[in-house]
Amino acid sequence: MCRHASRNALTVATLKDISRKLGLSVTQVSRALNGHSDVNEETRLRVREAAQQLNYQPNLSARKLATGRSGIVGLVIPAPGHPEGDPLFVQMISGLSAHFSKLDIRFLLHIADEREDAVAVHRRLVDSATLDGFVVVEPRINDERIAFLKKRGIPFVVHGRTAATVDYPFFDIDNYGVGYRLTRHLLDLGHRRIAFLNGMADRTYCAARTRGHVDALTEAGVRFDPALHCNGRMHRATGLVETIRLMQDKATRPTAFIAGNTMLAKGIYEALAAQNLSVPNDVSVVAHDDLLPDLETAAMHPPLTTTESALHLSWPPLANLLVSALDGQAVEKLQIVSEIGFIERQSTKAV
Amino acid sequence: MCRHASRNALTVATLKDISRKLGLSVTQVSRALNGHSDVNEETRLRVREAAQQLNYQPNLSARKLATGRSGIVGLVIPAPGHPEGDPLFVQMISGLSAHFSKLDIRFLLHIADEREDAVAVHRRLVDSATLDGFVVVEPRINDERIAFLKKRGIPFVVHGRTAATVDYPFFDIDNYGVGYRLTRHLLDLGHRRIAFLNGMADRTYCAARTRGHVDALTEAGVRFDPALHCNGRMHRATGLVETIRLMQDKATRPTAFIAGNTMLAKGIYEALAAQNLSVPNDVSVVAHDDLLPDLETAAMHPPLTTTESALHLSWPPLANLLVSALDGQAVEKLQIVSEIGFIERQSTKAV
DNA sequence: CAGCTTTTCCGAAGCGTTTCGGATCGCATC
DNA sequence: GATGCGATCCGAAACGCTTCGGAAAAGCTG
Repeated sequence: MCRHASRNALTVATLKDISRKLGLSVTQVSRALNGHSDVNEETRLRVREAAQQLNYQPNLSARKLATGRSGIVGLVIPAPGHPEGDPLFVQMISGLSAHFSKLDIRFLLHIADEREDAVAVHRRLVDSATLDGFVVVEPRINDERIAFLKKRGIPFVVHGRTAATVDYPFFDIDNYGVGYRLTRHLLDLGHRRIAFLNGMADRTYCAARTRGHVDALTEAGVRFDPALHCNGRMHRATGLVETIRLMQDKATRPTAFIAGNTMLAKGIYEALAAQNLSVPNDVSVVAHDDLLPDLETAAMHPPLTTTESALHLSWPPLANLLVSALDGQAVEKLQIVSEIGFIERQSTKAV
Repeated sequence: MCRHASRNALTVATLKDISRKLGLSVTQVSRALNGHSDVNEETRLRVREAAQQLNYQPNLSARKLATGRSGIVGLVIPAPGHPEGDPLFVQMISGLSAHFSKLDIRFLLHIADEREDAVAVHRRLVDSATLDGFVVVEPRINDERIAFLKKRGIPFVVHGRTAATVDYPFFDIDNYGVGYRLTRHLLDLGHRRIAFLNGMADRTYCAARTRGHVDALTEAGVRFDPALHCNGRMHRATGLVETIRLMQDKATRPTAFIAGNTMLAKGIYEALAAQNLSVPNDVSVVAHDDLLPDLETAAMHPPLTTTESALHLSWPPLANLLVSALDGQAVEKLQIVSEIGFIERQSTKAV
C-alpha cells in the first residue's frame, strides 16, 4: 500500500511533487533543474536525483506558456507529387526527425493541403503557440514563407538560399559552382553546343546553377542559347523526353548534356541509347550527383562525370542550425555553404 | 498611427484582446467560441466576428494546461530500413499527416533512434504533455506499446490488431481471409505443394495470414509443410532468393507460390523467369495486393491473381478513429475491418 | 560593529485557457 | 408580492512552469 501517487507513476510528476518530497520551494527546484547559478551544488544533486526517481518530465505546455518556447519545430510541405514518393522526401523527413530527436527537440510534420496557402499554415502553427521554429525547404526566388517568418521574427533555417548573400540561417551547397564547373569542364573539352537540363525555374538552386553555367559560357566567349536550356521536374522521364526533343534536329543538336541530377542523367542515357548514340563518343554527359541511394554514378555505363555533394549530409547541420537560431545565435554564424566535389569519369570526351 | 497592437498583428491575439474589444468577460468569449449553450446567439456572432478579425488562434499550450488536450497526435517509428525508403513509408506519413491536418489536428512524427526503447519514447511524449494520442503501426503479437498505452489510458489507434478480437480501436483488413482465400484458390486448382512467402513472423498480419493458410490446408486434408513457409522482409530481393532456394530440389519443389505482397511476387516472377519456368504453366503464383502505386498487378506478365485491398485507403479512417477515440467514443464503435477483394487473372492454372 | 557583498533560498505574479459556482435580470407562476 | 426559473453573464481559481524582486544568513571590509 503506497499513498504516494508518484510511486505508481500512473499520474505525471510535477515540480510541486519534487519540491514537496524535498522540502524545497518549487522555484528552487525549477532553478536547480535548469542549471541556474544560485543553487547549492548539493541541493542540485538531490533535486536531480529526485526528478529521476519520480520520472519527472517537464510539462512543455506549461513551459511554453511561461517562456514562449514549446520545444517543437516543424516542417510544412505540400503532399509529395508522386504518391510513391521522392526518395528525397523519405530521406529528408527521417533525417530531420531523427536528428531533432537526438537534440531533444520535437519535430512536427505538416503535409499541407495544396489548396491552402503555405504562409497561412505557418501563421496558424505559430499563432496557436505550437511551434518554435521552422525548417524551410525548396525555397523560391521570392519566397513568401521566408518573408513572413522574417517579418514576424520567428526562428527558421533554410535548405538553400534565395540569393548569394542573405540575412537568415541556411545550409546550402555551392550551386553556382555546380553550374560553373560542369560547364567549364565541357568547354575545356571543346564543346560549344551544351544542353542544360535544369530543375524548376523558380527554385533558387536552379537559378544559381544557371548563373554559373552562363558565366562559364560567357568567359569562354560562347553565347548562351535558351533553346538548349530546359526547366522541369528532375525525373528520369524528363531527361528522356527532353533529350529526344533536343536531338531531333541534326543540324542544331547539342554535343554535350548537363543534367541537374542523376535521375535526369539516367533519362538522358536511355534516350541516347535508344537512338544508338554512344556516350561519350557521340555525346558527352555530365551531371550533379546528390549521392542518392540506389543511383551509383560510378556504376553507370559509362561511369558518369559529376560534381557531387551528399544530400543526406545536409539534414543534421540543418537541425543544428535551427536549434542554434532558437538559442539566439548571431545569423552570421548560422550560414553554411558546403563544398562540392568534382569527379571525372568516362562520360565525356573532347570534340 | 494605430495604438492597437492587435491591428498590426505582429503580436498574437488572445481571448483577453477579444473580450476587451467587445466589453465582455474572458469567460464568455471562451464559451462563445467553444459553442457552449449559455451564450446569446447574437453575442456569439459578435465574438466570432471579432475573433476572425483579430486573426485569433487559441493558444494550444494554454488549452492543454487547462484541459489536458494539446491537439497534437503522433506516430513513433524506427528509421526506415532502406534509406531510399519504403514506398509505404511515404504514403503512410503523408496520408496520415494530410488527413490529420484536415481534421485540424497536429501530427508529430518521431523517428526513433534504434537504440531507444519504443515504450520509453511514448512515455516521454506523453509525460511531457506533448501528445494527446498515438497511431500505432506494425503491431507485434505481444506489443509493449499497446500494453503501455492501454495501462496509462492514453488514446490510440492501431493499424492492424494483435488478435482477432481486442479491446482497443483499430483499422485492419481481413488478413485471415487473405491467407485463406489465396490458399483455397490454389487448392481448388489441385495444388498440394504450396509455398508461402510471408512477412516478418512477429507481425500480427502475417500471423493471421498464416492461420488462414493453415486452416484452408487442413480443411482440404493437406498437411502444412514448414519447409515451404518463409518469413522475411517483403521485398523483391527476398522473393528472388527464396524462390530460387525453394526450386532447387526438383523432387520437393512447390507447384504454386503465395506472396505476401506484390514486391515479393515480382521477385518470384523474376526468379522463375531466370530458371526458364513459365507462369502459370510450370508454376502458379498468387499474391496479396496492397495497390501500391507503380506496381500494377494487372500489367504484370502474366497478370497476377490477387486478393486486394488498397493500403492508401487506410490512413483517413485511421485518423478518424483516433479523433473519435480522443472524443471518448466507445471502443466497440472504433473497430473497422475492411473487406478484401479477390481478382482472378492469368497467373494460376490447374495441375 | 555598521555596512557591504555573496550565497542560497523563497513568495508571488504571470503566461492564456477552461470551468466551477455563483450573480443578475426579466418574466411567468402561484 | 414572494417565488422560481431560464437566459445570460462574470470573477476567481486552476493547470505547471518560469522569473522578478526580494529575504535571510553568512562572510568580509574598514
